[in-house]
Amino acid sequence: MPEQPDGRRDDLAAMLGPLVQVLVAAEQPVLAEHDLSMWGYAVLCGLGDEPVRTQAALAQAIGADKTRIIGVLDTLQERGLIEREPDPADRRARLLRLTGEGRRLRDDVQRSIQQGEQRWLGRLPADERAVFLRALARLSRLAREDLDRSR
Amino acid sequence: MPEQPDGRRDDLAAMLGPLVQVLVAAEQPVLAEHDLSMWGYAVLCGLGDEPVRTQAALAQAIGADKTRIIGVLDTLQERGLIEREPDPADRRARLLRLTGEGRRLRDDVQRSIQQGEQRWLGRLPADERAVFLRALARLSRLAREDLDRSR
DNA sequence: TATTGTTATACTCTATAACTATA
DNA sequence: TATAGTTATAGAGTATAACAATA
Repeated sequence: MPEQPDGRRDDLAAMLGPLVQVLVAAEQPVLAEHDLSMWGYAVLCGLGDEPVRTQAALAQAIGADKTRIIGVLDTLQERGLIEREPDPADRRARLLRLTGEGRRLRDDVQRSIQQGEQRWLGRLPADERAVFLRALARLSRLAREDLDRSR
Repeated sequence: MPEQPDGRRDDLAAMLGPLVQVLVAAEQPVLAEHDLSMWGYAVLCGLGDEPVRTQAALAQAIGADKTRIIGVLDTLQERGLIEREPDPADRRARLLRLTGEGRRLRDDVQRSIQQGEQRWLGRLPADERAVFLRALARLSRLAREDLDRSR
C-alpha cells in the first residue's frame, strides 16, 4: 500500500492507534486462557531473568505507577509465579524475581502472542517485515530512553 | 539497533506502547497552542475534505463512541471550525463539514505535528524510514479494516 | 528527615441506558 | 417500530495524598 497519492500521510500516532488496539484485543483471549491481566503479563515480562530490587523500579520499567502494580504483585505471588521478599540489606525494599513456574508461564504466553502477531506481520513482504521490526525496535528503545529521562 | 542477541524480541504491543506515549506527549503542546483537544484534532482530521453524513459515522471513523464527540462538535462549531446542519433529506441526521478556517487550522497543526515527528523518524536511515512508513501505513489500514468489521 | 511500600480517595475517561425528534 | 442525536449516570482505570515501617 503506497502513500497517499499526494505524498501526504497520517500522523504516526493516528496510524499506530488502531494497530495497538487490534494487537491488544488479540492478546486478551491468550491472557484470559492463562488467567493473566495485561498488567500481570507486563510484570512477568518486566521481571526478566534477573531479580529486581524494588517494586518502584519494576513499575517504572513497565510504565506503571508504583501503586498500580501492588495488587498485581499480590496475585502473582499467591499463584506462586513470583517471589517477593524483603531485601536483607534494606528491609524497606522488596526483592522481586520470577519462579520457575512464572518463567514457564511467561514464555508460553509470549509464544502464543507472538504467534498471533504473525497474522499481521505475515501480510508484509519478508524483507519489508525485517526492516519494520528493526526500525520499530530502535524507535521503541529511543522512546523508552526519553520516557526514563523525563521521570 | 539489531534484534536481541538470541533473536527473541519484545511483543509488538510492548514496543508500540512507549512509542505512542512519547508521540502523544509531543502532540500536547502543539494542540494546546491551538486550543485543541486530542479528540478535537481527531475530528478535524476525520472530516477530511468531503462532508460526513452523520455524527455516528464520524465517531466510528475516528474510533470514538458517538456520545464521546458531541461536546467536541459543540466546541468546534462554536469556534467556527466546522459546520453542522440537519440533513434536509433526513432531518434526524447532521451534515458535518470543515469550514475554511477549520481546514486551515487542521493543516497548520498537522504540519507542526509531523515536523515534530522528525525528531524520531530522523533517527532512522532514510531507506529504512521509507520502508517503515510504508509498512506502518499498510498494517494500520489492515487494522482499521479489522476494527470496522467487528463493529 | 528521606525512602519503600501500602491504603484510601478523588479524578478522568469512557461506555450504558434512558430520552427527544424525526422517519 | 426504528434511527440519529442528546443527556445523565455509572463504571473502569488511574493518579494523588496520607500513612506505616525502615533507614
